[in-house]
Amino acid sequence: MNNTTPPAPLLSPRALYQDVAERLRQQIFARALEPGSWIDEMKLAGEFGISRTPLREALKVLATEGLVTMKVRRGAYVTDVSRDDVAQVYHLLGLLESDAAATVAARATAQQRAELAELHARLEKQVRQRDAFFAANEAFHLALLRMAGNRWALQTVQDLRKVMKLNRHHSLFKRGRLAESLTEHRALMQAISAQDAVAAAQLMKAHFDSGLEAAA
Amino acid sequence: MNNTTPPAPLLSPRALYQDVAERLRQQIFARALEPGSWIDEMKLAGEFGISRTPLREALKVLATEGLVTMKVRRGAYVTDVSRDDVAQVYHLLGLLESDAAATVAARATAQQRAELAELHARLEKQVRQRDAFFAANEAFHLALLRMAGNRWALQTVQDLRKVMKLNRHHSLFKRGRLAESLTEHRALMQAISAQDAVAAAQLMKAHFDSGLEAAA
DNA sequence: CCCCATAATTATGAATTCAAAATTGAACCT
DNA sequence: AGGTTCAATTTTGAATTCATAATTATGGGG
Repeated sequence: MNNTTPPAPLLSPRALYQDVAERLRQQIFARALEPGSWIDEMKLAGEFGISRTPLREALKVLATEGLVTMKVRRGAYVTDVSRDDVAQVYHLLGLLESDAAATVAARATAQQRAELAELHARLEKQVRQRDAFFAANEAFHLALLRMAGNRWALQTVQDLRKVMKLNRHHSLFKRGRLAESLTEHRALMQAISAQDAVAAAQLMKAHFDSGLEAAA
Repeated sequence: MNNTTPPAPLLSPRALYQDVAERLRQQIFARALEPGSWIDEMKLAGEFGISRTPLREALKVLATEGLVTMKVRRGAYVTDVSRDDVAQVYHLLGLLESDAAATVAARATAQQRAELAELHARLEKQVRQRDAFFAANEAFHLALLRMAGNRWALQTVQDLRKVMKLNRHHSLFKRGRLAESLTEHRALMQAISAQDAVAAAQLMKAHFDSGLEAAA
């Protein structure tokens, strides 16, 4: 359409500031904006073809999410996630997702278990392609969270996963970690199939612990 | 310049939009803005003595926190928290805070334990005054979270507690719940003093379960 | 040559202005 | 009376403008 983005469908489903926030997240995850670096409002507004107003609204949203840090009278900076932060976020995700795994193992319907199995199968198929695996992995984890039925937990996990993407040393980027991750997923799927809530929680926790170890 | 508020300390430590966000939260918690109701930007900007720009930034921050819901082309609404939401948030808080309690029981320094004891003592003193008790209770819980040393967990808990304040049927408002809560806190303090992580986690979890029961 | 003071430039924060969508209200018709 | 169309008003969303703080550049002293 054009070289940047299509002029945004005039029947805008979501607000401009949300679109801008999403574009900013993508740029941050893709490292087009580096952690620690200053965000040039005027330059970005120019690139996006918008005024500073909606851009600044988006920046404040990202600041609330923790992706960006606002400094008074000196603008916005991409948050630099420390090694410690990574460990803390892994711990939190392990806590939240293992709880969700227990709930799903205990209460999921047959149809939901089938959906999970389907998502897991997709994961198995995409061991070869890192990006596809990454996406399938995220889809699996978010589906599980959704099935657990706690929308606040889902929201929290989504926010934390965004922060994780800031981390350059993502565990799935490590050699051999991908296959290992798959093995852990298999065990988890078995526990869920067996409706063993305790095992499911334990395996999910272990999954994040070994993910952290790989990332560290 | 403005006829309503004092000209605001010129050595503003935090940005205006954050001040405005905080004032909005207070108004929401105090029910000056009712759940479900439309937020009149022009009226509020007038009351606050500011333009719509920082107000709209603040509203988008609150929307990200979940206190406010933005509807495209029809403005901002105070979020209506359902009974289900309350249960979900209590569950999450129980999960996060019991984990923190375990960590603190296991790893807190003598000085930190003393600080907790001090905060607990303040709680004991203020059984009579509901608002003071409420504040002391929050101070205790947040101190515990801070001691656990996970800043992402702390941030998450703070956000969730904000949402809880939207709930008109807060458990501490129930007759007898205040004394009951105190008893539970005492048991928790003992477990922490004894450095019994498992008991601390269990008691904290129970504390939230009975809080939810009182709220429901 | 470096350091400080000060002027010029740049960027932020916030108010104001403007365009377009949504709502309200009035007039009209059946 | 009730409903329908269309104009007037209100309100949102976003661009623009403006004031001031921060940064950079400049120009002397020491």
